[in-house]
Amino acid sequence: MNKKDKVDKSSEPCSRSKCPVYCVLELLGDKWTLLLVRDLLLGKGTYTEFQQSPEGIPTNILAERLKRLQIAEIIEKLPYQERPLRYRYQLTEKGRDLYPVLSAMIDWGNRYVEGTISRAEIEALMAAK
Amino acid sequence: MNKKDKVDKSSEPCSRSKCPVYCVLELLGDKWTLLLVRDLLLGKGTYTEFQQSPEGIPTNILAERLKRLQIAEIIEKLPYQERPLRYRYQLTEKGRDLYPVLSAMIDWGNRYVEGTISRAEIEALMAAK
DNA sequence: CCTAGTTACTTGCTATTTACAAGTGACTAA
DNA sequence: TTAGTCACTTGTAAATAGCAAGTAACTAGG
Repeated sequence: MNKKDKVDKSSEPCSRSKCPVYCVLELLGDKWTLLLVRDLLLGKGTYTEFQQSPEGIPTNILAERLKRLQIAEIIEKLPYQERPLRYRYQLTEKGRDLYPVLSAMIDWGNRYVEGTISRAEIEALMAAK
Repeated sequence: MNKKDKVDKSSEPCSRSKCPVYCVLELLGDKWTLLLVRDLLLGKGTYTEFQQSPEGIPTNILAERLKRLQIAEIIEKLPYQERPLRYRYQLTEKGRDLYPVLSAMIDWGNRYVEGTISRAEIEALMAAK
């Protein structure tokens, strides 16, 4: 049996159960994806801006995650200038609707992980952009 | 420089930033960890029960995640019978406080991932146990 | 006492993914 | 013509995931 014929059920989204938690984790359950959503909510949008976030995402992973998020229609890539032509990524409505997930993480993190910067500070950053 | 002397900053929790989103993702940002929290919220608690969830977590990963969650004090292991002595895992307050994160994922999943089972059905399961 | 069954893991091995460094191609401004 | 920036891509080693099989502790039944 060659690779082409092989159908790996487990690589299809939501193949293992119809639980929304599982389906969301299949799509977003890793260390970097929701961090990009965070950056986008904070007003970042270019490849370089994502790269410069303090956590230091590896660039190959950044590129791959941006592709996945576009395919999932959580972000879209739009030109924002010509000469030179440049694009920026931005959240779709589907992407912006992830805010409650991030918000719940912020609350939990602030309560249980000592030293994390507060929701108030984060919201100030969001308002600033 | 041998292994013992090497201090890998990136393996220390929250080493890269003090953003609560990042710190939470370092702890829980993978495909399986929050799924275990879901099972615990649904009233499951033994190793076998976790194994039997429809997503089919590999047993070595299950054992490792249970250890990590205990170390993070998100769950605790308590005896629930003698002869034979058996333990069950349960959420601490810190663990139960993850519910809003899961809840936000359920809402997003129900809205954007077609075919996912509804919040109402999940809450019925939670009430049942 | 012996055997079979249950529970909760552990081990071995392969495959996939991650992380980091370095390189590339398109473009532009000097 | 050259140097610089931006947005990636590639190579490779290390870490992690996934799967199957094995093991240890116990116990109930014959």
